[in-house]
Amino acid sequence: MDNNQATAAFDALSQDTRLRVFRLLVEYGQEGAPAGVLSETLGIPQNTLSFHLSHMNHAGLVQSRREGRSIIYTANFEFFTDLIRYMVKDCCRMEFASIREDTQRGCSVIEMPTCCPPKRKEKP
Amino acid sequence: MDNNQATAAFDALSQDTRLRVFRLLVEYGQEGAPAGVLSETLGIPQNTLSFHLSHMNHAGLVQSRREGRSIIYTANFEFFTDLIRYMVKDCCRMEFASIREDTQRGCSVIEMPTCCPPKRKEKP
DNA sequence: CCTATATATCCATTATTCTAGAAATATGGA
DNA sequence: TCCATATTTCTAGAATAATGGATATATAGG
Repeated sequence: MDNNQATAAFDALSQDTRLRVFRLLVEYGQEGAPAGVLSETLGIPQNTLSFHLSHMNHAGLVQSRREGRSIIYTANFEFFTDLIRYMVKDCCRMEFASIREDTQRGCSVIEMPTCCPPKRKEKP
Repeated sequence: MDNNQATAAFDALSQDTRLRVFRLLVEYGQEGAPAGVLSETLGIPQNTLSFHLSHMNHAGLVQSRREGRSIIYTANFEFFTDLIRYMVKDCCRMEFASIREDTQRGCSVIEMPTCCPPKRKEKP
């Protein structure tokens, strides 16, 4: 994940309609949902939604496949978690969010202190 | 963190200049840096940068304080990690990113499988 | 081949965002 | 008080994004 991919990803999530679409797709999981269902569920004209879906698809946030007459959209979870990794690694500090790879368990582990963040050093 | 705060946060990170500003502020940590230093470091006119800083400040991503004639900007790490929490909790699925609070150690722990995500159920 | 359905593309309009020059505001020091 | 410095606010033009009606494309079924 480089800076350009990241800005594109943030852009894809930076608009109310698109965030709603993504969150809805998350509910549908890997099965995904056809464009028409999303359009109907969210009450957004199909061509407007198509515009946003193509925007999100281009950014990498969603994927699509044809099934008969329908185009099924799915959230790209791998991309989304890569974005989270990028945020921790490249947009934060160890004191506030650290990441390590647990190869045993095959997962990334992020830790974020919940309270008492390190205080700024006081002037003497 | 609600959806509106989230879209505002994503919006604040969705533009090249602003992402660069944020990442630069991350380097300066809690001390922060004056607007002029950011402007000079990034080679962006000070009024243009001021526009972006105010945008980011309004979204909650950065904070500012006056010190003499300078306005010192700092990354809002608490807000940023809240955004990450929101992404895991409200924009993802357990299979791909899970979060739990480790009260003993006073931190949130996020786990994200790195490989072999659960396959979509096959049609029989 | 014809029709209905599902979705994308084209297009024009409107709305929003970005940019930077010019002016205004706030502070510190002589 | 006057001046220099640091930054914001005002302003307008340019660029980009969002919206939805009309049309085009792809597919399934008769």
